Parts: sequence; C-alpha cells; structure tokens
Amino acid sequence: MIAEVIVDIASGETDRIYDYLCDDDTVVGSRVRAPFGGKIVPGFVMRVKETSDYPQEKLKKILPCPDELPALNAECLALAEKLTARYRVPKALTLRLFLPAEMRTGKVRELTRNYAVLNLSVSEMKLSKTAKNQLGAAQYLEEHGKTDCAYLNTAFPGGVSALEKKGYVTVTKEQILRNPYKTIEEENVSRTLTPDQERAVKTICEDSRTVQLLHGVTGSGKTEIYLTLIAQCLKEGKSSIFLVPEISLTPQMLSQLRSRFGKNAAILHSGLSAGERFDEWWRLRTGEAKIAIGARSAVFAPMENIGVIIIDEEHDSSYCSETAPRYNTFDVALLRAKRNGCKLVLGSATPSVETYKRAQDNEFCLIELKNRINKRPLPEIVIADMRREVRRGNNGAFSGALKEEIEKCLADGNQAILFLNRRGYSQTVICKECGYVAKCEACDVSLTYHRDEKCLKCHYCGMKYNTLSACPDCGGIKLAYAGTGTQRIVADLQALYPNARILRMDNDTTSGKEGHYKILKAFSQHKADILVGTQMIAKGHDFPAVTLVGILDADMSLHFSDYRSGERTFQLLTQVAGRSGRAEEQGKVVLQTFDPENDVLRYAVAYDYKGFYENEISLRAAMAFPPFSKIVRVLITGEDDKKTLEGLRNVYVGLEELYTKEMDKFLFFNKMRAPIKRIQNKFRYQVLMRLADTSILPQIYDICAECRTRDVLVSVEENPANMS
DNA sequence: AGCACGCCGACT
DNA sequence: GTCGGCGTGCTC
Repeated sequence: MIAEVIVDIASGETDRIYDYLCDDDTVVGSRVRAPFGGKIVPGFVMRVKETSDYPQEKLKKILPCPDELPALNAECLALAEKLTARYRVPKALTLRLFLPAEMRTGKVRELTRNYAVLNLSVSEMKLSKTAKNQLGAAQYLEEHGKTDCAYLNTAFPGGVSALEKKGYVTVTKEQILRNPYKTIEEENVSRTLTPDQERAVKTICEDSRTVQLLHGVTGSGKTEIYLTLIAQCLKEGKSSIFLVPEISLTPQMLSQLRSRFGKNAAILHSGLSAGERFDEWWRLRTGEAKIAIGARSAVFAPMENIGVIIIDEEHDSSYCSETAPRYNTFDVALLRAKRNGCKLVLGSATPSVETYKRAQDNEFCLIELKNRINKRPLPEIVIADMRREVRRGNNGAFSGALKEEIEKCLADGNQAILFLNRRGYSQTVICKECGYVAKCEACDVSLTYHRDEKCLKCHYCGMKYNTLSACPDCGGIKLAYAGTGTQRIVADLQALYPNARILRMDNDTTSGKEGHYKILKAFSQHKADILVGTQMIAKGHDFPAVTLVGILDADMSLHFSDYRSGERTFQLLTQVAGRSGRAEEQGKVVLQTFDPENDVLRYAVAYDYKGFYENEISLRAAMAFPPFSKIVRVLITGEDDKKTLEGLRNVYVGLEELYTKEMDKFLFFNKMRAPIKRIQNKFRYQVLMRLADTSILPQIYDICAECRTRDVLVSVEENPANMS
C-alpha cells in the first residue's frame, strides 16, 4: 500500500504530499516517522492508496508510531484542510495545532510501570530454602494479586526477577497517567440555578441558531450556566469544549471545574508539565475525558461528538493567534460547532462590538442577564478631572479624590489596587491642561510618538506629523509624551504613605508566570495594602478585601492608536471596576482622566454597555472601521533590507493590480515601512488595506503566498490587534 | 527546514 | 593550487 504523507516541516518547499510504502493496516490521520532527505522526520498520513505515480524504486517505507489511535480523527483532518485553504499556510503548520507540542518532538514518553502477577500458586513452586526474597515476593503476590514491581523490588530485592526467570511470575508494562491535580480536593456543593440562569439555559437549548451570546453583567452567574450546559452534555454522553482566556486559568477556577466534573475534565494548559499535558490530551483523544478546558489552543481538542463549545470572555484579545496560522478562535469554533451540529455559546460582560452587532442583526441569539446573583450594587465609579488637578498645581500622579480614598481605605484596614495602563512602547501626546490628544486627520486615530524620528505617526495610514511644542487647542505647553511608570508611582506612593505596604506588579518585577502568581497570592493573603500594576491585574483573581480601585491614566488606553481603543477601554474599565468591593463592603473606583467628558468613560461610569455600543457602532459606521470594513495588513519581513524591500515591491505590484481592478472594494491602499522598522534583526515593511468587501481576501492571500521567498517572509493579518 | 552540490574569492 | 563562502535545488 501507499501512504500520502505530509512531513512535519514548516516550510513552503516541503508543503506537499510525499508517497511512501506502508503496511496494509495503516490508518489515515496517524502519525508516522518518514525517512526524508537522509533524516527521519515526523509526518502524518493524509490518505492511503493502491499505487503511486512516483518511480516505484525510489519509494521509501514509513516507520509507524506505536499509537493505539490515529492522532488526528476525521474531523481534525477536515478542519486542518479548511484552515490551510483559508490562511494559505503549510499543511504541517495547521496539523501541528491539533497535537500537544510534546507529541511532535517525542520528548515526553508515556509513563509506564511494571506490574507482576503470579502464574501459579506458591505451593506449586519449587523454591530454594535460602531464596527468602523470592518466597516473600511470591507470598505477597498471592495475597495481594497484581503488584507494582517497584514496591516488590524494594521489599524483596531481586525476588521478582528470579521468579520471572523461572516462569512463575509474569511482568507486564502498563501505561499510567500522570495526575496533575493531586493537591486539589473535591468539594461537592450542589447548586441550584436562579430563574434568570434557568431561563438562559432554556433559551440556549431551544434556539435554533448555532451561536448564542450571553451578555451578563459581572457577577450575573454566567459560569454556572456554562457548567450546567456542560453537565447536560455529559449526561447525554457528549463532549464539550470550554475556552477561557489564558489569564483566567487560575488555580481556583481549575479546582472548581475539577470538583464539579472530576476525571471527566481534561485541562490543556501551559502551566502543566509537558508530560501532564500529553496525558490530558490523550485522555480526551481516547474519550476517557469528555470536557476540554483551556485557552485558545484548546479549540483544537481531539474530541468527537461535541455537544457544546463555550467561549468565555468572548471579547478577550488572546483568542486571536499572533503566529501563523493567525486563526481566530471563534471562526474555528464555529466550523466545529457546525460540523458537530452543536451550540457555540459566547459569554461576556462587555462583548466585542463586532459580536454584539451580529447579535443585534439576529445572526446570533442574544441573551441578556441584567441582575447580579447577590443583588449587590456594582461599585461606584467617580471621575477625577486631572486637568483641574494640573491647574491647581498638582502635577503628581494622584488626584485629591484618589488620595482621600486611599487614606480612608488604609485607615479601615482594607486593600487598594492602583491600575496603570502603560501599554508597550506606544506613546500618545496629551495636553495636560485641556486633555487634547493628537489625532490623524485622515483616520481619527491617535498618533503615536516616535522618539527616533522625533515625529508623530498614524499607524493606519502611515502619515507623519511634526511634534507639538504647544497644544493647538488651548495653547498650553504642558504636553506629556510619555506616561508615568509603575516604579515612579510606587516611590511617590511610599513617600505619601510611609507605613503602607506596597506591592508592584509589572514585567520588571515578575519573572515568568510563577512571579505573577506569587505576587497575587501575597496580595490576596493581605500581605500588602496597595497593589500597583498594569492591566495584568485586571483579570482573574478575587481579592475580597479590596474596596478601592484607582485607575491612574484611563487616557492611555483611550487614546491608544487603535480603532478599538474605545472598546478596549470600556472593557478594561468594566473589568477593573469588578475588582472592587467583592465581599461585604461596597467598592469604590476612582477614574483619573484628562478627558472627563469622553463618551466611553461616561458610559463606563454608568455601566451602560448598550449606550456605549450604540455610540461606538455609529462611530465605526461613520469612519468605515470594522465591522463595516476589514483592515488587512500584509507584513513583509527579512534580514536583508534590499531583499525585503524587493519583496515589498513584489507584494505591492501584485496587490496594486488587484486594487486597480477592484477599486470599489478598497477603502484604503498603500505601502510603507512598519511602525517598528526592525525587530530581531528583521527589516519590516507593510502594505495596508481597508476593504469594504472581503470577497477579494482569498486573492490577497494568494498574491502574498506567491511573493514569499526563501529569505523574505510575507504574512497577512486581518484586523490586527497591534500595528507595530 | 536541512542538506548536498556547485561555482567564485583569499589563503597555507 | 585548495578551503570555504552561500545561491540553488531536492527530499517520496
């Protein structure tokens, strides 16, 4: 027989079918090891056939892998096919998505243990009287049955192997699974649904549409609805996929799921060891576990007969892949849901504008949860006008209102979180006296200050502007080109409150995931009074003693040069506000801004998502931003500047032809250097487009795929999250 | 992606 | 005269 094999090499050159001789029992979707160019490389069987067009004598034979089941089932293969066509990436790259990394590299071995069983009773054995260990082991086995050799070897050294040689005992190897949850205790709490939750579950089950959007305020009990749906599927013998943002995979959440579903739940999580991840994946593949829980990549869980797919915190940006293939979790989930004929449930307190629009258009079923479970009011948000502070001579980072609240909070022995929203290298220019922000005339997007060129740039059209020495609106000269760092905030804070215990959390103070977790744990144990950090503290953890949240520079996020900055800010503020006043006491949020009249802030303060949405969607429509258009960025990178530039030229010429032919489908089309000219020794250029009609996307992908060469990479990004 | 083969510059 | 640069082509 002949196997059509895709070799697991991420390159365009090798991205085709190679024929190999194989055994008759070779199964489609199974992993193989293929002799390829003098080496043995991993590969996947895509098809099995009788004959090959390739010269018979040159065919090599594949070496099989000892998997009990093919790694990829029919659904995975079909899905991989679709993704390959959609994103024009080598097949090996899409196939990889479906396996845990440790399975490809083969570094993790299945954990095995040797077990001994007796073949005949002790009385039938002929044992030397001096062989006490043999007798001991045999007697133990007779009494206890099958036993771990490791134990017998320590109790009766050499006994088992001697018995085995005589044929009295048989030793077998068995695979055992690592258990990553040894420390988690099972708590059995029975929960009943509130009428609201029950209604939501009923609607989801009865609605005929595939996608259901659960829009519920913080604390409205969305999680319980998810768990009920999952439990229902489990009862029907169906499997489920539960996706959460990476940052939400906290120990608390995992233990909650573990206690609810026990061994039925498998968790795919980067925090697990390679071996554990492998075992969890395998439990899903064999059907032993029926619930896959994890971040973005868990949407590729190897399951069959899926009953429901859930995407929690649907708006979270971590659901978009940043590496090829740049898939969107929702798109993949939708493909799977359609194939399985199951529901795709999205949940969020602040749905993305794009998703909410589709719900408004009745494409998705919209379920609103307006009440909080405990009926407790949401924390009060007050706006502190920083322009007034500056005019009063307060150039510091804290407003009078915030200082007052901090003092109150400390006096009461409560905790406070101060939230600083510095985001990467991008800096906007803001007038500290009137709140003016420099924006692009053509794109209505905040400009980004580039220190190296001493100019302001629009990341959406590439337009350059001169830096400002005075505010064009009020003539003020207190222009800020950079925010204040967490370090400075902590120093100022310590000077103001010498007795307060302050923790800082940002990329400088924390090394790796462990570091974050340690700081958060220390804070939740009340080992500090104030936590200062960036948005990484906005999500996940519950801090019952926090009664005050200070947002120091809401503007930073508001004026970030992205068409989604308003949306992101609303989401962020809502989320941050949810950190305050979780337990007995009413929480308070102080929001500092140079732009108190801003619509987004006003809607956030009022917890008015609907109002925010209506406002935002009309802005998007007016400016023809997504969802009324699609922004496409083609990034051309390479180590050799000349060759990369040549690549840009090729891409541009190819796309220009399309542009002139289909001009009505384009709202914008231009080439330029990428905002960051060089990253990791690679020069960066881009072609930016805004499309009114996405029907030409496949052609764009085709043109870009053609321009890819050995040393120039061409990648296509749709509505990219950051334009650096 | 790797690796071999192949054709032009500075070296014991 | 060679050693070695990396451009080009191939891997069932």
